[in-house]
Amino acid sequence: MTLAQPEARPYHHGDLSRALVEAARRILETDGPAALSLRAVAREAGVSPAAPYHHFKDKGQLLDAVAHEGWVALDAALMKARQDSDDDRRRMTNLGVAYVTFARDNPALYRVMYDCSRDKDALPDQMKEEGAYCQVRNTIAHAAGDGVSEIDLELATIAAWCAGHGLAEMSGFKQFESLKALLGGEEAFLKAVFDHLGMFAKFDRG
Amino acid sequence: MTLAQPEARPYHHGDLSRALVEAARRILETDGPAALSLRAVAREAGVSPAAPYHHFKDKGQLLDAVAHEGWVALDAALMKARQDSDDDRRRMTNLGVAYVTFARDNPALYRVMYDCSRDKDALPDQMKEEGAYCQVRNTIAHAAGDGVSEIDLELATIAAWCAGHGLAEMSGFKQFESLKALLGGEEAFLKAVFDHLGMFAKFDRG
DNA sequence: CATGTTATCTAAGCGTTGTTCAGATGGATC
DNA sequence: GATCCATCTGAACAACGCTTAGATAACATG
Repeated sequence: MTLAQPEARPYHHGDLSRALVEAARRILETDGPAALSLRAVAREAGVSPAAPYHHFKDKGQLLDAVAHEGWVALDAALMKARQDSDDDRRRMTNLGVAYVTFARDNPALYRVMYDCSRDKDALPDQMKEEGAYCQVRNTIAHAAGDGVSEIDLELATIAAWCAGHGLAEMSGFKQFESLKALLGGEEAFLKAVFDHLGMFAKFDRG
Repeated sequence: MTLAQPEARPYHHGDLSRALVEAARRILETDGPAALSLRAVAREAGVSPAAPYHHFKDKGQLLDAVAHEGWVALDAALMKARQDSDDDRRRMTNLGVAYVTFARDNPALYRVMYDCSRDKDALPDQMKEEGAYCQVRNTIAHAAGDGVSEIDLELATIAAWCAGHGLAEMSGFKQFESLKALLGGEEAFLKAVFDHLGMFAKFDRG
């Protein structure tokens, strides 16, 4: 993370677009999503409130850029989790745990990622080609073998993704704290829930 | 739905709290969550912008009231779905379909429900006692029989709930439209995804 | 019935937000 | 060196959440 904070103040501010996105992520991490106003971002970047409009059409477009960075980071996290495991079933669970962990570690960013995806015609790029979504599908495909149909594969991926997203959003609910403690921590809790989801039921049975 | 819209304008406006919540739901349904400002609610209810503050501490508390109505409505929807089915497994699927359908039919309200629950110490009442959450747990308990432990039951409920919530949030993504059409409609799509989730894997195997 | 108390509502205002626009600034091009 | 164009600023607008002071009407008490 190369923070280019208040290092003097250049003439025209070399690369504002990037500085703005970084400022946004900084605010997001420290003060939460509620504090993420365009003016605050401009303030953090050290420019006037109108400056961002020369780089982004509106606030939404800035958030889109932030969200995109989030998807890239999630991509990397899933890639790492997939490579760190050998067994098919464990790989699937690890993928799920990595997904939820990412959401838990970057809650505000995760929120922005989905808020931006909603009400858009297409899914974010990262869920289409070479992205996180495909990583999940490929993992499932590898585990399921050749006998699985294209439709079943797609459905299983969607099911797994929805389960992960649901758990990612809800695992922060404080009502679950006691259960987590009972199971021995966050990760044990996540694994237990994923185990009960039985994403592989379809293929285990058939 | 007894709308008490512009029927003259009383002296002190008989029951503003209720009128405000109804106005909020009306705005939510027609203009979406982005248009839901306190001032807009007051306008819709025909009172001054400051009037709501005599009934709700702040905007968040108004949304809490709206969210509460949402949970009650979801409760009823799940109750109906549970009674309309006899077989255990089908009952579980129907419950899931009813849940997601509710979210799809009231997307803005559903959003408010979860936005209000987040960052709160406790889950909403409706997820605790006699509420939707318990309906799911009871259904699972009935299907699983006596041999299931308390922890497994809780985990299975959480798993099912997360899957439902995830699908509820994502089933609106337009990227899935083609798959939905291929499967023959929204409900067929939902059932297919739930089938691939295999919520009962744990009990089917054991 | 007159009086005072209390709940409710309005009017006006503060600080903040997203966004626009006219004008200043300065790097790049001829 | 004059011109051009991207970039940035300052000021402004409407709308927002929220507060305060004061009006209004229901209610309770004498």
